[in-house]
Amino acid sequence: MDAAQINQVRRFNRTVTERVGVLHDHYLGRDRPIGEARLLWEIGEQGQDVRRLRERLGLDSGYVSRMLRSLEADGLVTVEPQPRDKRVRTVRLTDAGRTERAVLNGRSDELAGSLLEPLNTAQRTRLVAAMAEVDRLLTAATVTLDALDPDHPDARHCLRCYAGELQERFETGFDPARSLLPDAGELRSPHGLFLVARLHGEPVGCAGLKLPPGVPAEIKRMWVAPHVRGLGVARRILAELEARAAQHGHDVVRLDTNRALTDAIALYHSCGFSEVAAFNDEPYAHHWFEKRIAKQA
Amino acid sequence: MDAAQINQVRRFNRTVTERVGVLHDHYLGRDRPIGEARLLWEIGEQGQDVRRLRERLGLDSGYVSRMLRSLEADGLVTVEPQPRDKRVRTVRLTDAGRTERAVLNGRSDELAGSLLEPLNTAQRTRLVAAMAEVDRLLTAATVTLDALDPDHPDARHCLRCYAGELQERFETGFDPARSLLPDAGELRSPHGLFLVARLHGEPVGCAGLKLPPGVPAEIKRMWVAPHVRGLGVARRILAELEARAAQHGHDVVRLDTNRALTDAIALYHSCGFSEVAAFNDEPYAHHWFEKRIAKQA
DNA sequence: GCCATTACCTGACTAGAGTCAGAGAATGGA
DNA sequence: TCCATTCTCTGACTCTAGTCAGGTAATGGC
Repeated sequence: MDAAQINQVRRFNRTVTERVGVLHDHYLGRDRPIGEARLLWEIGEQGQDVRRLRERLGLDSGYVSRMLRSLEADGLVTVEPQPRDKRVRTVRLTDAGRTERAVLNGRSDELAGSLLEPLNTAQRTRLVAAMAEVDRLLTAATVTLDALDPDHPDARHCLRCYAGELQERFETGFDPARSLLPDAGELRSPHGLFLVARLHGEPVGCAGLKLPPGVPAEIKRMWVAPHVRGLGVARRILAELEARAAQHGHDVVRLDTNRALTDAIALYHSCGFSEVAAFNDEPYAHHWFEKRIAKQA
Repeated sequence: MDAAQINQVRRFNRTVTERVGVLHDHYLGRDRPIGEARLLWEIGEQGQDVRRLRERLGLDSGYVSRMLRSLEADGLVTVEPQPRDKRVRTVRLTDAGRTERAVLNGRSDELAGSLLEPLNTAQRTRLVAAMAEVDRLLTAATVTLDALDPDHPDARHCLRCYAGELQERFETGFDPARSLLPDAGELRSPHGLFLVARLHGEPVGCAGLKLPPGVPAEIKRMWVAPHVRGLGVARRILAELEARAAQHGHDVVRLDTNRALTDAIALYHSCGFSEVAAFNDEPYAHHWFEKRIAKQA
């Protein structure tokens, strides 16, 4: 990696942790420990399961429990067992909790204002644009890619979203029964694999890869959640699938797609795929692509 | 202030404190409290006075003292009284301290690397550029501007640098005795004022303003430290001086400058000053500028 | 119905970060 | 020379943040 780049990142880290980090804690934690403030924020308007909070904040279960007791004692939250599974408990904000949360939001605004305040208009615009870029790219960098079983809850979530979106976008709607969708077995070792992209632990994208011996690998059911589009997640998924296909001894990957998915088609072109004649009779496909890759095994 | 801007800044703060802040502490503090790590970093290669460390890090004197004892016990630093003023003590890194500091640096590199690692080349370039911009502008926003007495140590420091730089840049060198430099009294209330720009408590720029009744206000001895040029400090100083001149009932500010100071001349042009005929016989001046401002008092 | 597992809670800790009130030495100005 | 001030240090605190080792109730597969 480029030393000058590393250096710039380090300077950025120092400036930002000093300026933002310190202020952040100061503003937020004025009359409440930051731990609790973060918790209050993370609970959100509709409430959250305790396990989810723990996961999101990466904290010890005992620790979260204790903080919840404290918030409860202050009358800011209520904690109740879920009706379906009484082991799991759900935290909800009370009215007082909502008020407190609004106060924290106000502080957060103050802080943001204090960063912009000394700058002139042109500088503000540039700072905000640069922050948006950093935000976007750092978020992109936290997306993780894992091969999961297609029956894993996160995988199923993605597949449901995938089908839902096709139903909406295809001119003719989408009926899974009519499509050449692979069954789960085909996307599971040794016949293939299923990749799930996650951001902060939540599934935000997926793609399946069929690895039939002797013929090209095939990408199926690729999907990226609308709110993370533009972060390069699809590109990363493609690159990862190509690498895995190569590891399994394939030197060509191919895929089919529907003409309604214009953004996907543009992506395939820009990632080095070329359009080829139909290699299957998928009723929902209008375009077929393939890409030659460097075989590895 | 624009709500959309505030919002973007808040998102940035959240992403960055989570991603950078947390990691930062984790990496750095692996076998040493972050307080001490920061201290070790701030001491630097040539050593520092204790009071300076305290100032820079904004910490309680007792707290710093205790940390220094701990670093001393580990053989990483030595603390000795200054020869000139034995109340002040100077901290210096030992060889072991230097080694430890290098380790911390290495960690910092690792962290920077880990932020870039998941991204592709184009994304890395963009992230680094955006970080540089944020860094630059946040730094610019922390520069403070205060009116000080021209005899204040920070003011004197700036004036020494100012004279030194002119000596270097003017074709003919610079001899203060030959110049029409105002004496300190002229840059002190009620005859004028002296502005010092500081970054993290260190003086990084200055300018004097003469406020003679009935005639235009005059800007003298404007200087910005080389390492903060490009942050818009000079522009901020000018704006502040104009505002103060207006408050004192002036509607014109003027200044003279030497042809060697091309960057300054460009600045005056871009800030709305226009070149006028010589209004004094300053031997070192080649250009004279003035700007009409909105009178306020 | 049994038993491993899961989700949460409690109690007992540790360590880091920071504050506050003095004490003592050195300095500088009247 | 005296006295207020400056600079640093020490001791005695407080408060968060976080860890670890059980313990209890609910759940789900056999």
